[in-house]
Amino acid sequence: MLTNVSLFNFERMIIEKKLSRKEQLELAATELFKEKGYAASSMRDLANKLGIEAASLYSHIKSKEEILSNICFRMANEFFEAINKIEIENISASAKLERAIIAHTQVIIKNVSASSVFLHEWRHLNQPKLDEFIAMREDYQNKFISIIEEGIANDEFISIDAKFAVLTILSSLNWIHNWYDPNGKMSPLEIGQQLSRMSINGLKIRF
Amino acid sequence: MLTNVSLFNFERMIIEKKLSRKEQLELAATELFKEKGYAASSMRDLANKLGIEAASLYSHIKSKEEILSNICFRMANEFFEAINKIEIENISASAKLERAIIAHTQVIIKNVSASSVFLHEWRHLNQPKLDEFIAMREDYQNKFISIIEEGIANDEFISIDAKFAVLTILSSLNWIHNWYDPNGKMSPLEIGQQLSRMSINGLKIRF
DNA sequence: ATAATTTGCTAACGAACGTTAGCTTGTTTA
DNA sequence: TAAACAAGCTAACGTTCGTTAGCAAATTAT
Repeated sequence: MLTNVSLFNFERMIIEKKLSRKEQLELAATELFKEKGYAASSMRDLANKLGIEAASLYSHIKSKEEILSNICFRMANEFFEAINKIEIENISASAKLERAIIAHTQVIIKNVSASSVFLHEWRHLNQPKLDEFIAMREDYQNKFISIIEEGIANDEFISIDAKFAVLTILSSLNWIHNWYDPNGKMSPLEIGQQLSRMSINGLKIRF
Repeated sequence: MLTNVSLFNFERMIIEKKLSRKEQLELAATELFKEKGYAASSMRDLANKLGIEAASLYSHIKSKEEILSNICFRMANEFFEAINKIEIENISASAKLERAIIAHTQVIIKNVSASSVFLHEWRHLNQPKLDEFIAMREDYQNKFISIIEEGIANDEFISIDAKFAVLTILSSLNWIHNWYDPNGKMSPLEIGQQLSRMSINGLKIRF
């Protein structure tokens, strides 16, 4: 049913011609899952976005959950790569936290839809992927916790429960995908800088 | 199928005996929607939680969406009541923001499951409820924006995009439901105080 | 030129979905 | 005591769901 396929989708498909069909499929799925949520998105919705029949999707994928799983773990790896570069640098806790916040922000902004799916839809993964995902998430948070604990030990930061502080900071960062507008006033770097400024000021000891 | 009903549910039903059957139904739905998400929760799941048949639910409700709608708008009203008390007080912007943050925090902590549904599942509302909900949400945010703009005009706060600041602060608050543990170290009031301290320090001018 | 791969189709499956109709039973109200 | 209501049941409806089987055409690789 070609008439149901929007011009926008055609344009995108042409622009991103280098993408394999499977990649195009996962891109369309990412946008669909972001808009409607995973559970409310049907394979027929997805097929319609691509201008094909639902059954044809299965030439490219094994199951609906496989798509979700690919999106979630690809994003998880992106976040890890970003923080791994920072962890090894020999700088103050404040500087490390600033860079980590900016890096996290950049990953979200570069992948707005995929981040949204990553953040909200992971719970629809089945076992054992679900536990694997949760463990990665915990690892990632622990890297932030270590930075803040270092800052508290250094007297750079106020005495605070580090886990509480991390959850609070990450939750502000993880809201970006809901309001970020590529045509808005703030550039991705400015957003990261403002957020790290607010977060770190919130932690720093006041004289 | 009584064997499928957990002891926990029976206990809860006994403790909250004063609740009408419809209220019990909405309570069970709130927990279910929080755990699995609205779209992934079936009426048969819900019926099973109450130990009755799915068709029996319709003696109490008109539709699945009606349950969601009730949860969302009841919570919206709770948030409004909390902030309306603060708006009219004649205190500094910092003090107003502190009280607003603490009030918001209290509402979430007193209704952890309902807050979770309110924050994540509202998008499954149909029109015209959906637009009505979005408008209320915008109104609520605008009350926070006004407080911060007042603080910027007063030189209490740094010069910052007020909407950006509000979205950042609210997103940290709106994450509480994911980690709050009634048996944890921090009391509801302490959580509110810590969060307002972090948020307001992040906004205040540093000398 | 031929074989293999990619990409799609139609038809259909069994299961699960939200919901309705019509009925029974126990409790409360007039 | 009779009427009204609350709360549940069984049976079933039409629809949508994710997915499979088997086949056809086009493209790519050998």
